[in-house]
Amino acid sequence: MEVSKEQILEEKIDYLKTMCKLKGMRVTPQRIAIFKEVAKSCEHPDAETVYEAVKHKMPNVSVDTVYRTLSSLEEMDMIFRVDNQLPKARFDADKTPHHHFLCTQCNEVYDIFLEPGEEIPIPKNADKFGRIKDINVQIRGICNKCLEKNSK
Amino acid sequence: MEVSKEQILEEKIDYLKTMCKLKGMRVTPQRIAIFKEVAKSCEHPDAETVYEAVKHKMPNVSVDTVYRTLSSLEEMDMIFRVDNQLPKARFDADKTPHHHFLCTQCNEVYDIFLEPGEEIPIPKNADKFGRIKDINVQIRGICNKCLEKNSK
DNA sequence: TTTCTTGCAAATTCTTTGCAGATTA
DNA sequence: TAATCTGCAAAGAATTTGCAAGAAA
Repeated sequence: MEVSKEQILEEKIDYLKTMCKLKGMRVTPQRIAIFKEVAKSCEHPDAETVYEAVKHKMPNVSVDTVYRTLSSLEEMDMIFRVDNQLPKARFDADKTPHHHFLCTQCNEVYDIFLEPGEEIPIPKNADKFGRIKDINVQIRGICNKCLEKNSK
Repeated sequence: MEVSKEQILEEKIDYLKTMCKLKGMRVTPQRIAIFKEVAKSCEHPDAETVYEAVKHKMPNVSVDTVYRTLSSLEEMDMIFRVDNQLPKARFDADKTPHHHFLCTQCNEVYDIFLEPGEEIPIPKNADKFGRIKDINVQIRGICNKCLEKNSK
């Protein structure tokens, strides 16, 4: 039993509508159209690409609505950023293998050092795409400091 | 036999000098000072923080030198960005577990789907820092398209 | 001396914000 | 009706660039 891409997309949009209602957010044509663009693309589009695509169907949308909507869709976990979690670039000179915990609330970065013998394997399919330089694991979540702050 | 942090830092700076010479880049006091700041910090500083720190020792440095130097240090693999590999935010609505190959040359993003049974384990120490929401694995490298382009 | 780098200033790019009118529940 | 959302325009933040003087090889 085959399920078409259109059907899957419609299901996703239904889910979006449900989630909007659940969170007290309005279901607006802009929100649907913007989500649709991200959901049907495999290209990890940026804000401007989404804007251009949506404009075809909806010539009056504005860039700022796209930015605002992408942010709210992200907040409700309907989409996420491939990269650029942090508002500005942050640098690290520590070349020993370690990974990072990123707090999505306060943007703090914590180093995660692996225990002896522990190792993050590189996905088998990764080298299909080119020559690998390094692997970077980001764990996203809410840090203890923010959790405590929120509970008050 | 203990090795002090200062000794390690000095070794790193020696390595930087060697690398500069190797790549035909000048060893300038700004470059040393900027690298030193990133190398000695555990805070994953942003460009402005580095700038402020360097300004204490070197009141005439400019922000743009810091930006330029951070980029060149990154290019020579002396430092790296914790996040913000891509010049602008890119979005993904695919919630099935998959990871990304980021080409550091053309900024293209490729989806890496895991094979059946394959799984990226969450580092044991990760939940020390807070409540985990998701894990995001970035494989950085040069994609096939760029490799081919470069070989010509 | 030759090439690379810096500081200055200005520009660019990406993203966010204030507000009034329009839209949704 | 009451709250949210949009489009417009303008602002804001982060980062980049052109250029002439300065510094390194």
